Amino acid sequence: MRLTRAAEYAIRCIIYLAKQGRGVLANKNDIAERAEIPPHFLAKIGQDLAKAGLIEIRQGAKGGFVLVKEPRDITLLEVVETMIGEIYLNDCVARPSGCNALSACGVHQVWIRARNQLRDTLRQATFDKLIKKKICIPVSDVKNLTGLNNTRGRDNSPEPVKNLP
Amino acid sequence: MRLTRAAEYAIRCIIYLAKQGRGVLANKNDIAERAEIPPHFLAKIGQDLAKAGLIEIRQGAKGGFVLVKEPRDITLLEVVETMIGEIYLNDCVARPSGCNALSACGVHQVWIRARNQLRDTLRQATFDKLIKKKICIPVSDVKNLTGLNNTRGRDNSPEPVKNLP
DNA sequence: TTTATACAAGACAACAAACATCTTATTTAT
DNA sequence: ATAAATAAGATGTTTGTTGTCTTGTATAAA
Ligand code: SF4
Ligand code: SF4
Repeated sequence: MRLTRAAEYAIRCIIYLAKQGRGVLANKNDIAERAEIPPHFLAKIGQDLAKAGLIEIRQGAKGGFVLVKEPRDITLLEVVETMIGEIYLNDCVARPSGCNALSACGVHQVWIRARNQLRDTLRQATFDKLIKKKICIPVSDVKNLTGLNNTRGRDNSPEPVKNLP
Repeated sequence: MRLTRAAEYAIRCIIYLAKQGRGVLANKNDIAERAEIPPHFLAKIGQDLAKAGLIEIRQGAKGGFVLVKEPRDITLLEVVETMIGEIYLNDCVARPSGCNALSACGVHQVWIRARNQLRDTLRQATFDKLIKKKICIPVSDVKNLTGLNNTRGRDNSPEPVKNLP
């Protein structure tokens, strides 16, 4: 499992749409600008999200993206797996045939367990909950968006992870 | 986070050594053969494991790898993170400075939670427990190792994941 | 002391994936 | 008709994975 940029962008896109509410159309370039997503890349991501039934794409003048489902019916897991495929952590979880240990292998069992936990956690995070909290994607109020992830120059600074409680 | 081949190989290597017990020397090529690890690649992996203090490498004739710590003091997390670096799932968990949402972002909090759960699960898996169960890396008995992951020709067959209970 | 054995260290290369961008349609409101 | 907006997919750049290979060093045993 690896969260790609595309997946993070997709989440931001859905957040943006969820804030507006289901059925409300949003211009693609607006989304791209506010959520700091490369516009062309968003086009591709949007197609994936549409194929998965999360959004609907309106073509033509005054077109854009529309959220199809209610935010409370969309889970973080859904969005993430739409973009990066099903999470399985270890290869042998996805294809047990590779190793004949199957359920007998202790390590395998740990991966299964870790995978299920992770997916459950992401499944519990629905977008109605997510948009209630403050979020770094402003939808209409802030014009001067300061803090977005514009780590373009991909710095690999060590910067230790804080272990929040 | 992505479990690489190198990480899976490292786990198998430690499993092999753990089965023999701490302080018992094992020939590198034997490990490579039994655990189905490309020999030269194992050399590289071994160096990482040695740097992390998990094993000791004996050079020269009759050299090889020796487990330094007791199996019960080695966790799956330790081995995995030695090989792939600290697990953080999402970039912004590792570098909160990228996004000024910090603890305010609902999505961020989910990633933090998921990350902690995952790491805890892997930390609880110590190698004394792991080698008690049957495992697909035989150490001394089986000569005809049948079921190892020799998916060399990297098949991308769909083969759906079973949802074990 | 010489030799064969075994690992160290790091360069290098093939391949795949991520991360986009660009071009050429097609669709739709006006 | 025209302009606005997305679709579809070809293409390119960069990074990461998964090794292999070469040269050198340490050690045991003859
Ligand atoms: S040894 Fe266990 S964890 Fe590793 S590939 Fe085989 S079944 Fe999976
Ligand atoms: S929007 Fe939230 S989850 Fe996404 S990068 Fe910013 S802090 Fe992280």
